[in-house]
Amino acid sequence: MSVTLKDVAQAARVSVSTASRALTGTGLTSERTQQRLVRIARELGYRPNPIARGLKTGQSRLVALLVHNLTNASFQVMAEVVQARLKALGYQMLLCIGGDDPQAESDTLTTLVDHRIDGLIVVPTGKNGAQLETLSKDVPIVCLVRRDDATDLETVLADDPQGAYLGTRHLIELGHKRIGLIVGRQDTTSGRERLSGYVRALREAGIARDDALIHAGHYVPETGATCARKLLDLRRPPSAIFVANHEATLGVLRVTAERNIAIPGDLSLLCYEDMPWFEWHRPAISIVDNGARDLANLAVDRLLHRMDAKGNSKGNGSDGVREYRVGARLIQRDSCRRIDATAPARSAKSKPSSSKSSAAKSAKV
Amino acid sequence: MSVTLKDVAQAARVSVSTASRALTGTGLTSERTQQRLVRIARELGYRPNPIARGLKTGQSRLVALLVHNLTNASFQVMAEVVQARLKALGYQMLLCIGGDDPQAESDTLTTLVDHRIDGLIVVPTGKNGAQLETLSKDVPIVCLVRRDDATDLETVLADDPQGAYLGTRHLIELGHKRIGLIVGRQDTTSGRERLSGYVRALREAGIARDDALIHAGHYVPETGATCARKLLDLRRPPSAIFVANHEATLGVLRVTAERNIAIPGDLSLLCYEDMPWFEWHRPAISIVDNGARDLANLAVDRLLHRMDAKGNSKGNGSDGVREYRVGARLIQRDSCRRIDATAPARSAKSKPSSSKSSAAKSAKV
DNA sequence: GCCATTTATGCAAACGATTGCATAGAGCTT
DNA sequence: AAGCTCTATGCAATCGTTTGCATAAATGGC
Repeated sequence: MSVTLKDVAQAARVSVSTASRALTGTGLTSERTQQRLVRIARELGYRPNPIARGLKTGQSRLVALLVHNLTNASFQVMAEVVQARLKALGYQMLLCIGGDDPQAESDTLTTLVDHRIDGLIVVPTGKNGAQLETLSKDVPIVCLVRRDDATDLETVLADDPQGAYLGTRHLIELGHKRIGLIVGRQDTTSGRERLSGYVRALREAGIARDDALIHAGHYVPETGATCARKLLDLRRPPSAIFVANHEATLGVLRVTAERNIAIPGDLSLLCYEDMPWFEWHRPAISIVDNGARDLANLAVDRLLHRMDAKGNSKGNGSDGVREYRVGARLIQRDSCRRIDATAPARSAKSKPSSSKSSAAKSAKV
Repeated sequence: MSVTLKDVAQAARVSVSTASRALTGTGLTSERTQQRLVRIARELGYRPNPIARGLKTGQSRLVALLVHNLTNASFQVMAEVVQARLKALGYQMLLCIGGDDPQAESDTLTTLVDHRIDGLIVVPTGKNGAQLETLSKDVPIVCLVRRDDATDLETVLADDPQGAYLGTRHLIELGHKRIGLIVGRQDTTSGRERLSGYVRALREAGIARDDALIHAGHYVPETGATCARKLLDLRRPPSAIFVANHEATLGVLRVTAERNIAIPGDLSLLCYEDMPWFEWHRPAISIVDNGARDLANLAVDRLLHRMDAKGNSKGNGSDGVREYRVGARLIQRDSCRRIDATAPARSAKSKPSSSKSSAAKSAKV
């Protein structure tokens, strides 16, 4: 069907091996035949067959990205970044969707390795550590966004403690003392880490932690709605809510709309992770950007490094670092407002906050 | 490294060919050796090498999906659907992102064919018709969402004329007579078709078309905002706006928020295509669902059909149909309201509408 | 100008599967 | 029991590359 190396060799009246060497650039070929072959190959429209090549070399020029879904905005940009980077290097991306399901993840991993992928970037479910560990002997693997504690695979993570800290501190600096937190389940790393950042910021500002203000749940809109209701129903509701996940934000927004709570007038809202419509929303929603682009780029860097190392068989490409943290940053839009320490908003009974009046200190930062 | 067919054959003390036949099920093998080999293969953890198999059979068990981006919600669900369907059939999906760029599309197509993909579902840019046409001789191709007029490839399309008609009629039935339309560029099929559905619904209801109410532009938020402003600045602004694209909806919502226009109190809003947050938004946004799921499923069906036909070499799998239309449907939520024909909303000078008073007729439908 | 060295080429064996063809038995018929 | 068919197996070629090894050609040193 298509033109093969043999055809090119015949046309040039050389052997297939010479043709191969000339076109791949490897090995010894005279300048002249080299150029002649390149020309002839071009004229004939020769395109190497990656399958045949792969059979011999054990490589496929395929790199897989395994994420949980595509509805998550972070995964979308990661997929786009990874695809773009890989494509520029002549790799094709195999995008797989695992749905955060260990069984699906396991199956997919098997298939991918069958296909002799050259590398893998995976957002692990955390339940297939052993398998990942085994596979990593055959193919370079980098974990993304989540760590699989059962492995010591190289992992690129968002700096969730810092992100949550940054966001919380921002709210504190705006004068908020009662800050509601809607966070992920505490059996996930990100859930725990975001809580810890929040707690640290409070502690630094000398604000006592109030567990009534902290709610955890799955990263879905329903959680956001439920937790928001609980927070707003408090005898002394928070003046700001930090939603540590973008899906949950949907639920929070619905509740505030239902109850006619003005943002940021009655309530400041800060959100973790960006969504494309956040800046179009009125008010535009301030966020802590988890740096999805940077995460993806770094993961690709690390993967390429390992793939390279493997190719040259200089070790496994580990540079001794197991965990990379990508910094989060605050993007201020219009959903958080400075509040006057003396006039708490919407609180039924406005007895003085229990915090140690660190408002002045933090406000001037 | 991994266990090959040869290993299995040796362990079972048969030839490689027997092993192959037993495991693939093809050809003649005695019941006993067949089962024995299956057992041994399982024990040894044998997994066929798709690359080696592909070299011989010319197949790869890879099917590519080429879309413009992943930020578009429709493409997201399509990608998820295609992935899920293919996976169940033992195929891996190669997801490629072309960015609606002809050059990128062309490059990607070449690479994909090099990789001997077994099938391709593509949202064409419309600029690489010749290439697609050529490729379709080697590999089954189905176009999705957009038609490439330079080809006669089988194409699965949304029924945009019907969808736009449905949406417009819904608004008319609610009593609206001045319905603004924000639609895609008129040099795209979808832009033209959505306009035509709108026009037909008006005509049927005996409402005169008013070009001041019709605005076209790119499918981006900015367009939505600009067009919304133009519409709302009219001397007699529309009582409803039909936004024929979800990206543009962002812009419209921003403008209505800025101007403090209540939805659906002051203005009814109907949108084309769904986004995950539409139902969480307050008011929940009514939409015309373009049927992304159905589109993707049908595209997969057709592709499989063609792949099957090719495998059995019974023609090219064309069933004579070149174009499939997937019906749109209306999903009513809370952003459209019935208006009283006698009291036009927010219009400065409320002279009677120019329509031939078909309100009664359409309202009772 | 001859031998040693380098450089360029070709031959043929891989890679791991599939598959047409040949053949060795098993089972039947007569 | 001979002849026949039919089934189960093995042999070997093949898919399109890459690559180790052998060899031919070219170069250089003396």
